[in-house]
Amino acid sequence: MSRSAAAIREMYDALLSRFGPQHWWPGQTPAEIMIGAILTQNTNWRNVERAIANLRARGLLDLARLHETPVDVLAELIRPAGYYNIKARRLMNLVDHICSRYDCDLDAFFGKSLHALREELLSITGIGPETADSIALYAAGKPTFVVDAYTARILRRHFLIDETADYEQIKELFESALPADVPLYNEYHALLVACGKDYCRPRALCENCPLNPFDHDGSIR
DNA sequence: TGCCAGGCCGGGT
DNA sequence: ACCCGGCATGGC
Repeated sequence: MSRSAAAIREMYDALLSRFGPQHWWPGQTPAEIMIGAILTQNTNWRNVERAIANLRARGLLDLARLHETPVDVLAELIRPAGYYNIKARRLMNLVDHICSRYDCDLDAFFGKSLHALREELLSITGIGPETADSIALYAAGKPTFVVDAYTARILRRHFLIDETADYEQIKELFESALPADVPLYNEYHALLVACGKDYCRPRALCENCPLNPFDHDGSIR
């Protein structure tokens, strides 16, 4: 048993005690969650909420409706989320995939193994590992751990991974330390984001980090 | 006022 | 197999 695996389990309890349940993902339907997962790429969630509100007001939190929308119209609607041209294209890539191959039926799209779904998502241009895992976990309800920039930074600063650890290695650390449980993966990722927003920014940190005694040295990495 | 935000792609080496 | 510039708005 690695020291990191034990720390991963202890850290969950520490985060839950400090921050409480996060009730993620902040979106009501699988379609809305998928859309949010693309819109939030390297973007503040507050800006994403504006974009989603625009889509909701037009009834476009719906794959079939979205599929009929011109990509330049979509781009204007999601403008507040930033990178709006490229994100409009990425959204349409996903919607085109689901509507052309699964008749816009999300249950049909999700009705396969986690591995198969993950690979299929990754084959779509604009969906990388974090977005694929967010969709698989929060929209499809499959047990895959989501790794984001906060997760990597928090683990680095607590010496639980080395500098060069990549996405798959970090994901594997969590999944080998924890049971494959959807509510647990859901809550853990959300707690890491909550902690990261408050304490583990790129250069403002980390004095009141609640993860002591996991022994970070306050250095900026 | 810069710095930052729940990444990912494509071209160059 | 890496490395890096580009993508863009809005809040603090």
